[in-house]
Amino acid sequence: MDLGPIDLDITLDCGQAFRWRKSGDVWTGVVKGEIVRLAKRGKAVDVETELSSREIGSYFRIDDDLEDIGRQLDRDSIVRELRERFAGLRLLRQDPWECSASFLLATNANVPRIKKMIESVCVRFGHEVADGLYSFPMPEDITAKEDAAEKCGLGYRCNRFSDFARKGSEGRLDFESWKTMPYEECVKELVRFDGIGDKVADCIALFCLDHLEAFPIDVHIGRTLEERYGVTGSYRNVSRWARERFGRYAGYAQEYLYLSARPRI
DNA sequence: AACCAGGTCTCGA
DNA sequence: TCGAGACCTGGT
Repeated sequence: MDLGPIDLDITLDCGQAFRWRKSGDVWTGVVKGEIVRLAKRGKAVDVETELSSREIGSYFRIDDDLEDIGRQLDRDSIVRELRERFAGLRLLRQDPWECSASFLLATNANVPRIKKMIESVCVRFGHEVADGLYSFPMPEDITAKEDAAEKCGLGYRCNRFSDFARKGSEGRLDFESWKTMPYEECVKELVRFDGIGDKVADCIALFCLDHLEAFPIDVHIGRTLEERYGVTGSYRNVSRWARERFGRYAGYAQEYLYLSARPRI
């Protein structure tokens, strides 16, 4: 399948999605409850899945105008350089429920631990779609097992996670409307939930709600912006600065900067 | 063994 | 609106 220019290693292991695993040269993941196996074959990608090519295309955002994105990002010389260094990075359009619940857990913990917490949740609440491979549970799967979340090693995130799942099962997570409304309003809605602050709201807006101007600022990005651009201040001020500097695709710029700033794993 | 991690919450100024 | 402290737990 032709997904356009894409580097699977960078795209699937850059911190936007936590559940893709590589074995040999094959990436395996679960999308919409279905197994997806990917391998690079020349310029194309070998895709093995029950999902339609339309669904796969949506997940990999093949509808994005990469030329326009490149033009916008290259106005900044630092990002232009990173775009060459990390050529083939693509943002994903993830499932809103899985993405938001995952980033709810991704607070004040390093990536290995975040992956472990999410995996634990999948094993305990999800469905085994293949040997040892589990789907991310739906809200109902989580609310159905009272107190089971306490055994997932989530720490103080446990109650937030359970509450968020309950909201989901009650149909009170209106992702479609958050996609439609402007970025600022979307974030304003998201931060009302316990456990979702400025940064997590931006991650959700960017990685699953199509708000490409969202610019999540974690500790690494914060340091990078200070070192390379001399920018400091409150989250909202720095965030505004970033959106003005990098434009309507600021989220892509953020991901390049994150790749260069994160500790080597 | 400390320090830190893709932060958020609460509270006081 | 902003900054300071506390905070589960595990990785390095």
